[in-house]
Amino acid sequence: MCRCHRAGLTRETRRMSTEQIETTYDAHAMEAKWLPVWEELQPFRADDEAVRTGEKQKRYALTMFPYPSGDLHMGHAEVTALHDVIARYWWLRGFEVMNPMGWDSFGLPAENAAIRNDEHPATYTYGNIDTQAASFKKFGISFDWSRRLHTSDPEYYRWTQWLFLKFAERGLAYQKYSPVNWCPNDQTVLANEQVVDGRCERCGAEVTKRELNQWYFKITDYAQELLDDLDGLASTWPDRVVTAQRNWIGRSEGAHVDFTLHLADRSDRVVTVYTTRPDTLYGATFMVVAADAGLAAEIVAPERREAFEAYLAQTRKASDIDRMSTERPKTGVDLGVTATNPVSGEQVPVWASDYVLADYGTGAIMAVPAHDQRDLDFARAMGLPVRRVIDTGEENPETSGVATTGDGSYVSSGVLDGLTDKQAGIATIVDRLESEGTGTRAVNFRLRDWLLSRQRYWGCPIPIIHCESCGAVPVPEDQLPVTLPDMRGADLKPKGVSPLATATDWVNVDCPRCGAAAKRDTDTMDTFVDSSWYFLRYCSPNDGTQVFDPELTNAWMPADIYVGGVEHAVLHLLYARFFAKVLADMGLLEVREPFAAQLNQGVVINEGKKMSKSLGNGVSLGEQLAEFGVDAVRLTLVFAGPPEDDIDWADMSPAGSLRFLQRAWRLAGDVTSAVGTPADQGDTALRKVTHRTLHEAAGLIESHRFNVVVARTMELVNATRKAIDSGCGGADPAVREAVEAVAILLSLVAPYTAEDMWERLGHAPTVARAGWPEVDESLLVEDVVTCVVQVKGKVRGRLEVSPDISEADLQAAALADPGVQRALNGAQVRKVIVRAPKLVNIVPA
RNA sequence: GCCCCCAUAGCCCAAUCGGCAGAGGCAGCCGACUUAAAAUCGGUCCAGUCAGGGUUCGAGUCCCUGUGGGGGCACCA
Repeated sequence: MCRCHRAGLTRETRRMSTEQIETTYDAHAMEAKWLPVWEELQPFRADDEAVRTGEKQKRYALTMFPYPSGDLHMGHAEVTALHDVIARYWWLRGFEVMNPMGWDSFGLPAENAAIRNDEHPATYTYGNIDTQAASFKKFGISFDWSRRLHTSDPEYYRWTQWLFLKFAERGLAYQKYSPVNWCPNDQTVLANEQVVDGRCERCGAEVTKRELNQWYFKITDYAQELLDDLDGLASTWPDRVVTAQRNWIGRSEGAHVDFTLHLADRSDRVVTVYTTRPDTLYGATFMVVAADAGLAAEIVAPERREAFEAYLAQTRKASDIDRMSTERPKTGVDLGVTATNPVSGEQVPVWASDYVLADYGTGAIMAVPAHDQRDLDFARAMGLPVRRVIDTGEENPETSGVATTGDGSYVSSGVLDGLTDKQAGIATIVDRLESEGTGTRAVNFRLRDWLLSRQRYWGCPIPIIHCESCGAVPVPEDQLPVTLPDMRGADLKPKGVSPLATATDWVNVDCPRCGAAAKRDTDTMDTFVDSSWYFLRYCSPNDGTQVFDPELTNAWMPADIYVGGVEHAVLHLLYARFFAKVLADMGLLEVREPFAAQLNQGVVINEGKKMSKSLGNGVSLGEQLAEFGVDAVRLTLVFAGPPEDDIDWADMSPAGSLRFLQRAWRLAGDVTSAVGTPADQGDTALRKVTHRTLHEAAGLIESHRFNVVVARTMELVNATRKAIDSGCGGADPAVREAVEAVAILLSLVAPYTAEDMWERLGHAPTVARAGWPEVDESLLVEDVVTCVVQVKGKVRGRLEVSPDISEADLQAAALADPGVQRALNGAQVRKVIVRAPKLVNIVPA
């Protein structure tokens, strides 16, 4: 089918006279007509003053800013179309709305493109940004473009660096020399979060380990608060995001228990283990320390050292993908030392294994093989003893090979014997440990500190200078930003060190403290640092003197809605929450939670599958826009279903959306009453539909059921059409009222069509700022309602009654209904349930 | 393995509190307009809510079990 035909751009249209054009819907002509008008009017520029002074109530509509990879695609279209419904609704409701847009413009793809094309990463980055910005404008999203920012601009990353230094001052940024995830393909370290199933999240290569000196943010200091504050978000954030964050933080309660190790040189050393089951302490038949934790190498007996070193070397070689296989048999090595169990006094052997993680808990565990499957597997592999201390009535784990973790009665457990309750068991044993000074209650988190160093060029330089005598010295604030040296093409090829290390003129500087020759830190920051505070910068994007203007930021924050992909459920959202809390502690921010509510859109798929180049099933946004126009595509995305559901484009009908828009648009041409005609004397039936629709739409938008708003608008269009053709006629003022309501409702989703209707109705632009029509409450009440009369739950009659009928009257009327009498067939009435005015249910004896 | 979410017509989806299962759209079918077709307009068919059990006067909605699908965590002691 001819594309221009579908979008209403027929050959006939082009030949028509001006007069005729006005009766033909032409999506592309409307886009060309209205875009420059909006550019001129700037109707969505947020007024800081009105909000700062409290003159107007604010709403902050935030959508996750994109990475500039090529042009916009269906996913961008969906998220912004949904988001725009909310932002435009708030404007109509009279709020001062801030709806900013920017770009998360540091990152690896630009660097890879620069190497490929022998150019500067900025070329790719800013070229794509310009393309996307133009597309967003054409897509009619109500962004306030005066707040546009890019994280790769020195004016922005200057403040990213400043924040890093403030975090360091507070002890929240620190260096650690430790094994890190290393992607051999991208030649860079990866955060734990970027490792998925042992592979690099980006390129899929198997991740290995490397020892590097890295910067970390101490997010673990905020683990408890990050967890606790989720409770307050549970009602306005999607369940799965809250759950994912809880899982990620991974709080567990247990105890620290001290075991005394007896080393080969006859010295003793206390090692603390973390356990969630201190009540099983009597069943601890050996100890295991993480092979790579340092402790193992320190305590290993001389005659076991060779075997240990061999094992450690083998462990280090194994990639995470091997380590994470659950089927993998347990391996380990006896360290040749013993430890004393603090409650039983028993001597138990100490082993090293890779199944104990160095960076969780204390890196050492007490092994209770009878009641922990991992320990049992290890014990059976190594021939270590198994002792049951809780009798659950199941087969003894020693013979079954299945550890029991349920409740039962304690056996062989000293003071615990006879108890059957796990909580009581834990309390009893911990009390004893605490009184004897050999243990304490303890809480542990799965959450690790945030590794932020990256050995890449296209990122925010870490503002630190390494001096031999002074150590890591912060770059003085007045020397910020530390800008990136000019590097391009082959300069950026991965060499195992950061590309910045090869920029000698840039690297070699004098130490700001002692003046001696020193070197800049050559790593750049994880781009999640850039995106952890951009929503704060939007509030005063051009302030050259401070990270943000606290007064303005506190006036706008928190974001009242944050719309974006669920793929950021953990990382970005957790980091941004962390930043907000630190900034609050710094006294710069009043709120401790940055995003009051959240909406996660689904993804756009095609024919049941994710769109991808390899599958060849991609749907081009550009082609869809050319074929159906902006409004029809936006309407399709919003109408498809609940915002959080995935959209299968193959199930959608943009042609149907276009047809509806044309129907709605044509209504405007049938209104013959003058602009400003009051609707009071208009047709009541139509007015009721209009007012009920507006009333309902408001609630539906607030609960994010945008697809239903569209359906209600369709009903209103249908009712108006009927009124014009076979009812009160186009001259009735109720018709004008209805069509104006349609234009206003449509402006949320189909701004071009709505604007054109608004003009045809005799108004000046823009409909987007026309205001939400006042709903006449008296038109919401029905004068007659249909009451259903049931007998034993089955409908046996209907009554037309007044909405304020009394229960007694309704019951009488219901019992008198002939259909009901027939159904009762003379039976005695046992009970009558009356729900005036809608339902009566009669229960016969 | 543990935790969370979902399942309504051929398809996409509605159904504030437990109260007539159907608002809207797509597709289909019939009709009007047309020489004809497209477009447009009007009309219309279609499920008893994944399965089984429970609570209730009454269950798509609440509870339990199972099936199917989606997601999170996973050698985290």
